[in-house]
Amino acid sequence: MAKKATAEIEKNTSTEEKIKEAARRVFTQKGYAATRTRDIAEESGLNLALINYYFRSKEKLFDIIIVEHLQLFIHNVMEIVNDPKTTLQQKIEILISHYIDMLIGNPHIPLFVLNEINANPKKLIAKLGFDKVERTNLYIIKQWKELTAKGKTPAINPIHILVNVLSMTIFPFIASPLIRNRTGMNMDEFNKLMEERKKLIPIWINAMIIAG
Amino acid sequence: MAKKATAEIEKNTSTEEKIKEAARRVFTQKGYAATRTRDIAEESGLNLALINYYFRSKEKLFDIIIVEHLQLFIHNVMEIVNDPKTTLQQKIEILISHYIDMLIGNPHIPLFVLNEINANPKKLIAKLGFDKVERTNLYIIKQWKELTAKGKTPAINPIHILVNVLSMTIFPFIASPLIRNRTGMNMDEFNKLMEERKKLIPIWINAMIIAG
DNA sequence: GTCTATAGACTGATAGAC
DNA sequence: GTCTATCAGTCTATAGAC
Repeated sequence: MAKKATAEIEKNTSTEEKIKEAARRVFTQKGYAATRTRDIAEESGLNLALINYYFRSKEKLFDIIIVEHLQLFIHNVMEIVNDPKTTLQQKIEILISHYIDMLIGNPHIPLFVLNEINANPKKLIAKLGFDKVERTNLYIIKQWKELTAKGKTPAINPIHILVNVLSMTIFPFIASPLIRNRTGMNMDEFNKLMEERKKLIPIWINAMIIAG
Repeated sequence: MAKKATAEIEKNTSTEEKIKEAARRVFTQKGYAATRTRDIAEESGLNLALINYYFRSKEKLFDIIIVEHLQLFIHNVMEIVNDPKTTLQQKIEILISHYIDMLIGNPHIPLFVLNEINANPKKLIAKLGFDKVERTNLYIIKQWKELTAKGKTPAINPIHILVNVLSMTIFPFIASPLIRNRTGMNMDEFNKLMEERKKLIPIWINAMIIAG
């Protein structure tokens, strides 16, 4: 326990970790192409040569950062969506709440990730893994099928529902500068509006499912 | 009339226009930072020096392209939203249909625009103009107030509704590579799914307004 | 491991021939 | 107007001192 704590302190103060943290900040905010290795060196307060000493190249360092983000962005979701202990409604609530918390803390992540996927789809989508078997066996799919089998809901394509959950949760953060400018909100007011959506989006999704 | 047609043909085949069209394609797909002036020269089939001859610098050419996109993205919407001849419901339907058609034809525009706004908010948001007076006098705001005054709908913040319309319409295109990969859809199947949403999103928005 | 100095390649922009 | 050739600056990456 004491050993682990020491290891964590070391991890957070080691040169390698300092570079990674600086790289995370700079890459996430400016994207791969607009980031210079000099920016990362400055941000970390360390020397330019150390980046190549520890990570061999700008691209290799970038790959480490983006894979971390992809996991934050995708794999956490898969865990929630594949949990047999929660109901369908609960899954949606947890997913939205989880994402909004994460996005208030790291508002630049989705635009960064989606932009880099767009710039290099083959490379980055390959890093997602996940085969078809795993996908169709998700517990949430089973729960959705049970719901529609009961005839209580119209047979709407569940992809639309999933897309809507992600859209309404993530998009406001992507368009945040635009929304804040058009409405005259500051960042605090914007974040409060996003907090409201934790409760509202599940209600809206419910209404949508009933409406078809 | 004949003169105008000639002018249009000239416009589309002139060197200046060729460069602009090439720049539009390359900038929109790769973003400002990742685009080299040499890429634009290759894409246009013309010489590198001509870019500076006609547009002085990479940045000045970029500014022309992004302002075009910003107008496509924002100002068209304002016209729809400020039309006294359509009902609130119709405005929402027209807005969504208009956007989805545009996005099927130009799927890279929103990610490009939002990314560049994020990279340079001061510069690009200034180019949007639009003051507070114009914003609060929009016809759609008036119609919304009439609707809520009748007591038929709960007093939900209309910003949430607007954000939801834009989210559900635009976000799927931003996440398109990811959605297509996760679901195994190809581009045609994806576009058909987006066509479906022209009818579905207005229904969902209605259900949301009623649900609160 | 960390630094300085610099190599080597690439970028935006321009001079000058045609 | 359009081209070739090239400059001046910047970039990533590395060699070599400490």
